[in-house]
Amino acid sequence: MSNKYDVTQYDRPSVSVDVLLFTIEEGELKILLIKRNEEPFLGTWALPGGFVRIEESLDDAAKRELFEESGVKNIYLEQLFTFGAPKRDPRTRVITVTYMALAGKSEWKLSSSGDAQDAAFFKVDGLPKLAFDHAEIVKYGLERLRNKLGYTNIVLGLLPGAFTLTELQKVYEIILKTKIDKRNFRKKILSTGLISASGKKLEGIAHRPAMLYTFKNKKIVITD
Amino acid sequence: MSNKYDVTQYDRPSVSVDVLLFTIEEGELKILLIKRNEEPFLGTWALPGGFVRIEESLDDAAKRELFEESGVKNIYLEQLFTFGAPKRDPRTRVITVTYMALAGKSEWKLSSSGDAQDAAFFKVDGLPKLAFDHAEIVKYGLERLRNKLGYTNIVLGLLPGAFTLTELQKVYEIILKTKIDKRNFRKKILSTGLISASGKKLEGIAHRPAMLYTFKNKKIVITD
DNA sequence: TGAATAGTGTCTTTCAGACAATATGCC
DNA sequence: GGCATATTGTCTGAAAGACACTATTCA
Repeated sequence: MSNKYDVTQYDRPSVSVDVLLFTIEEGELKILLIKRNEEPFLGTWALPGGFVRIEESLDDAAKRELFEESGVKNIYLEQLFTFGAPKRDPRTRVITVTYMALAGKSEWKLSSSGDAQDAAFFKVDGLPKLAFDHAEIVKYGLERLRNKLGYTNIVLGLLPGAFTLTELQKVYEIILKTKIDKRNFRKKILSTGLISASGKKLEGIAHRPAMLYTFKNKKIVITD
Repeated sequence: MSNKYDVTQYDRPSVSVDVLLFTIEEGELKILLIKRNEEPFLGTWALPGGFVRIEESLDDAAKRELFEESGVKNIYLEQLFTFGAPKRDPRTRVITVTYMALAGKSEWKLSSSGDAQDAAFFKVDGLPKLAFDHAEIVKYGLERLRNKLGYTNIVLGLLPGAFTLTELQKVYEIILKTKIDKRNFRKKILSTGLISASGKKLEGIAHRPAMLYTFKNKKIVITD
């Protein structure tokens, strides 16, 4: 802290949180967007978010905003980066702390919010024009997600409790936008020891049923 | 952004930046600390930092504070993480955006600041008690530095323009706290293509002089 | 020629990546 | 049996890690 600074002397910026909620739906990586119903950027799609209250932590603010706007609770949440260019919000100085959240398919149902606001999931490829610097935030978050896929078990945030190896592989392929060799993928993923066979198999399908696996660790292990 | 929020309605937090300036001196990894000369934590060592001005970007604030408190300019600077626990500052709500900076030995001279404040470099092992949550910030930054050493050329921020392979290896050993095999290290570092022999050698030493190397890329390449 | 540090090569193991045939369950 | 997907192993090349001797400069 600088020495001669009087906390009350200067204008203070506003601080917001914005959340990138990733999910996989219809074989696509998608994020949640909210259509703004006020200025600035009225009618433009934006990341869910809002101002940090004076008595709540940043993580709590992100959780609260996410819940208010999507009904999602208790999901993986990770701070990404803080964006603070002076003119990023035309109203006033707003510094935003961004977060990445991951949701499995069943964990959200939209319109649980009291507001009748528009909210929808969009494929990360082909997003509409976004408000503020949110496009930059999405780009940053995507990169982080792709990187973390390689050295963490972060993918568990996007999967149900039990899943087949083919489903797991598809998630990797969708996020990384690559084809992966099935044998090499299985060899590698099983050698990490992060998942284990549940002994149960898929049922009610017209072909050979796949083994269901679960993550040994129910929590995402942070190594970054 | 939430819909019904009036920007002026709630109290705003203060936003500060705190900077972790790493350097290597006397074979040790050290960071810059400033002794606080005001409350709270009067007389306690703390990271250099201060409040973000309403018209400056976060990066600019970090650069400014670093320069004011250490005289260091034009060095590598990277945003780390934003800490915002409600009670982390006993005065008022202060959210701090933290940065990591790297300086080679010759890039700083202390006491360039007008203030006659105490400032000194401390070994990262065996730091004094730190103000606020700065110990946590140091821990986080150290981890980031160690991780980045493995997959970036970040180490160039800590070295002079020309250096021997032994010096380079020592920096890795100091930061990672491990012994590295000399042959394997050279093989690996040369195979990355990041450095090249300058053709010059050390002079004025009483034994075989070492080749001096330089980084091909003068900028630290960010891949994270 | 002795002291001090620089510089160099081989072998082994591990991991990533290319590649195709067989197994199972249901209709 | 036919269909649809699940499951499995080998080979090759690259990189990591263990390991020890020779080379150069100056005093």
